[in-house]
Amino acid sequence: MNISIQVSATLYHKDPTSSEIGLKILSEGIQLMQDLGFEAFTFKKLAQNIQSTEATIYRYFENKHYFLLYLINWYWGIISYRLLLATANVTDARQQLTNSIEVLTGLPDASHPGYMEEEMQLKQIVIQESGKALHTKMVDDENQNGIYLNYKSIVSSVAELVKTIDPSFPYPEMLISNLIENANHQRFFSVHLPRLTNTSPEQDAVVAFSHLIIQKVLQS
Amino acid sequence: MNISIQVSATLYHKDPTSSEIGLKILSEGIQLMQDLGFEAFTFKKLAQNIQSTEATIYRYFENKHYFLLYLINWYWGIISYRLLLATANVTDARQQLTNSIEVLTGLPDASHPGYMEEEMQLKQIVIQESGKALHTKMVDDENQNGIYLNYKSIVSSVAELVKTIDPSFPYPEMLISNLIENANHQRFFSVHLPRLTNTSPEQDAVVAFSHLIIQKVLQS
DNA sequence: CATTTGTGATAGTAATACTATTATTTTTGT
DNA sequence: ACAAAAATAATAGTATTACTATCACAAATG
Repeated sequence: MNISIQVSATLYHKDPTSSEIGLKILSEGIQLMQDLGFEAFTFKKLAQNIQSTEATIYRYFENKHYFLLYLINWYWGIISYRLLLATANVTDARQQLTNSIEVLTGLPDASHPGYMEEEMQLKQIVIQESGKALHTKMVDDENQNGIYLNYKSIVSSVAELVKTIDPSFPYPEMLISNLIENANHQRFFSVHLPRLTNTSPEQDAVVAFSHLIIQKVLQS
Repeated sequence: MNISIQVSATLYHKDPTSSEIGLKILSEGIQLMQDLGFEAFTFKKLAQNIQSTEATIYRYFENKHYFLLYLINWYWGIISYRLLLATANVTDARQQLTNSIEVLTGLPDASHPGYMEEEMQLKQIVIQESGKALHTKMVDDENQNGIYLNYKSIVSSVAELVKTIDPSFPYPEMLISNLIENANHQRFFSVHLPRLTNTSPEQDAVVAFSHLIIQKVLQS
């Protein structure tokens, strides 16, 4: 039984989950994006990997930029779902926030509720490439097309928890978007520029840092 | 009287500050990078803008990726210098940290000491494009070549202040690199995705947020 | 004044990011 | 089971990009 994750339909021409070859584009595409990185990734190479042609892939995705946006959107869709599970049946707002921070800043783990196969790889792609997806001259158009709704609604709903806990705190959205972005940054630093951080792949400190900030900054 | 800002020599073939045309490459290049964004920026277009040829620009810079790295490095060189000025003759570590946070997360202003013409434009480029410079398959090589030394030494020296003020705080580097990155992110959000933040171009809250975090998190 | 060095002009190449065409296969509705 | 519609594979082609190479000329340098 599969849970379907919402990905904005403006991101594709033809739904890749609706066909065999579409699913192959996704699974091989994730792999190739990770292996090559966004700049070296091409539809031609992907087509060779799935024994198909460029033209076929272009029928699903407008270009590789949209393909990346699709993957990132998918990731945030998974996180949305996991947030839902992590806060359901929890009445205390503090506890809801704690659980949410765990989901947003922690590492994927097959044991947690709502885990999906692709989450690990997608997270790697988000860490490595999401800056390139966002920081484009097209952001404003894409935002208008609702492409960042998944992400914005995550920030918005967790910020609501912050407001409930401490209505006097003046920067709820900033706090949450910061913690989310920071988690990804620090994980990147930990691998490539370890002197910029105090976390490491062996001993993860990102979640602890995030909890600490929340705890110190919010009064309740 | 000009203060010379250090930019790592591994970033260029020929020092662009050593000739008329090199300086034109820099000044017009900054402008064009801002106008077009990294992906649409090409050496051909830049060559046309300065009435020269691609070949000439390639004699200064290996490619546009290195050109961007050069600009970012230049920016951090300016910030390094401003940090120096902002902490000189200040004896109290707390005050030094406060001043440093101001420099790192505040907006360029012609009135502050050490201000340079290019700072404003360079900061815009850092906000928009620095993710693309860093999140590359070449980070590790570039790091080995000392390309991030400016940035790393900034984080390191400000983190030292944190350690002086609160030796028990376990994440000094993470705290500082977070505040630096966050400032740029939030400024990007404020323009393009305002619902993710609580700052706006009209009413800047980034510095206040940063001070708040420092104040709440460090014990002294 | 001779030599090195930098520049401009021009040409050329491989790869990328697509678009277009057509024949063939697969799916679908009846 | 069969006709019609849709999806795919194969192939070709185009504009742009990111370079590299060559060479003649000008400027700076020692």
